Amino acid sequence: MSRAQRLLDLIQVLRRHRRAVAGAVLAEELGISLRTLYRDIETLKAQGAHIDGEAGIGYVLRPGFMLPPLMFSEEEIEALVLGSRWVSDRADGILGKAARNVLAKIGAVLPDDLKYGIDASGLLIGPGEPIAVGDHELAAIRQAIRTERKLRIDYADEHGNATQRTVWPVALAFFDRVRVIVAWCELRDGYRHFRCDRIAALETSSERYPRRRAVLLKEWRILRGIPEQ
Amino acid sequence: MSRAQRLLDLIQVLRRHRRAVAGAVLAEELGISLRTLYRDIETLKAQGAHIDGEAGIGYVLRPGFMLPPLMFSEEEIEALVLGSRWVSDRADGILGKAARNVLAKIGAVLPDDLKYGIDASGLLIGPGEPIAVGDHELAAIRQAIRTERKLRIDYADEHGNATQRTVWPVALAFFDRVRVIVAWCELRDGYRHFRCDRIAALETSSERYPRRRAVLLKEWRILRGIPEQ
DNA sequence: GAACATGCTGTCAGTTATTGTCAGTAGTCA
DNA sequence: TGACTACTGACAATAACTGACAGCATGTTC
Repeated sequence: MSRAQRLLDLIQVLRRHRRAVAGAVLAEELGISLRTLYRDIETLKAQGAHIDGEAGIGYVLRPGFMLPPLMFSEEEIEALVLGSRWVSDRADGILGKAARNVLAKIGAVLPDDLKYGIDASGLLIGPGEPIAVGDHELAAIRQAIRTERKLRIDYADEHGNATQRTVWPVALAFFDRVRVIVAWCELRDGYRHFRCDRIAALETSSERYPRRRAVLLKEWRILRGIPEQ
Repeated sequence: MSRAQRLLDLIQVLRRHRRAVAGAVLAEELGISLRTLYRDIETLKAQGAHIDGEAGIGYVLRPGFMLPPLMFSEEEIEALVLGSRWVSDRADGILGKAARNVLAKIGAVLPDDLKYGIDASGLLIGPGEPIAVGDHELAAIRQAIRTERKLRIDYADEHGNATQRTVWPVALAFFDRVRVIVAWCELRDGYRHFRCDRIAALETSSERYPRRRAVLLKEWRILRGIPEQ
């Protein structure tokens, strides 16, 4: 196996272990010596991987993705830049910042003439209507979706009737002017949609919901007849 | 220098030469033997680089970008996926296909559990209003912007007055419901905006416009007070 | 504090991968 | 045809990688 491949494998092995892992364990799994493992970790860190090593504890990989060398066509990079700009402009501040980080990371590794090409990309996002809900809420909702946590919300429906519900957030849909949470509603015992701008209060529960999100998402898609994107 | 670094350098050297380059020239520039160059080209091709080699001619790199190994955080990947989905849904068909290619390429190199994570990403793009202009026009406009070609358009302004103009397309702005070309108008001798849905006919000229697009874009930004994205 | 677990670094010899040289085949252009 | 070029195989020289060992620093546990 090539060294490059082994480095990617190492990332994956690290990902599998949620908690800290001793270098000796990693070396064992990869079939290499401890000394070589240390050298590999060093190389990965130099390549930008977020690996934290602490004496007496082991190694932890901060959640993320390591991409091997990839080739993109001009059109694909245009799509990537345009998409990131849209997110930068229209999503919540935290996700927008992440989108700008993506552009910066890609820009940082491109030769100067191409870096300039990203800045001067001919595709722009026109200003849109302001988002009706604050940054903090959207970030909390995304976090709850990712970690499969229950949400407690104070919600007002289109007629102004206020209810308090516990829901299992499955997805966050971005429309031109509104954001909508797709969730299983414990109150109604079914899938419901909640416009973010009608949520009066929101609290993330520490309790995980009892089914896998991917399964719920698929179920909802079939119920609503929504194809995969 | 590591081999991995040299492979990226090779891509960059290939980029610099617009026309076909002989392998011997590339080997010389990189300070390696011809035989090693052939081996490097082979490796790059195996990694997905679009390098065409023809006996008697030399090597040509199809326009594109080679990214070295990169680390993205969870949030950055979410932003990337969401942005690509937006482009996939809202831009013209060709760019949309490129966006789906981006997702497929990234998905292809991720371990299975993460590939599933991309499909099941909790951020969705809600359906929007249909685009008021055909795929073909948008693709042609993007092409003209990229190659700095003049466009001849039949345009109707908001009052219905029809004019025929030659313009220098600088950028394409995506609003929620319309697409707008930013261009220097030869008829008006100034920057003008043209809604794509009001263009009755469009023809790409073979003539390049006489100034650099990046300069025009900057000039327009300053005139209109639009910050860099 | 003591015992232990772990990260981290240096050295060196053996192993593996990479490289250059040489020789040869075949396609393209004028 | 001749000049130029891509491409492949074989092999020896060279460079990089690896494992084993020794040692130190830092953190955890009792």
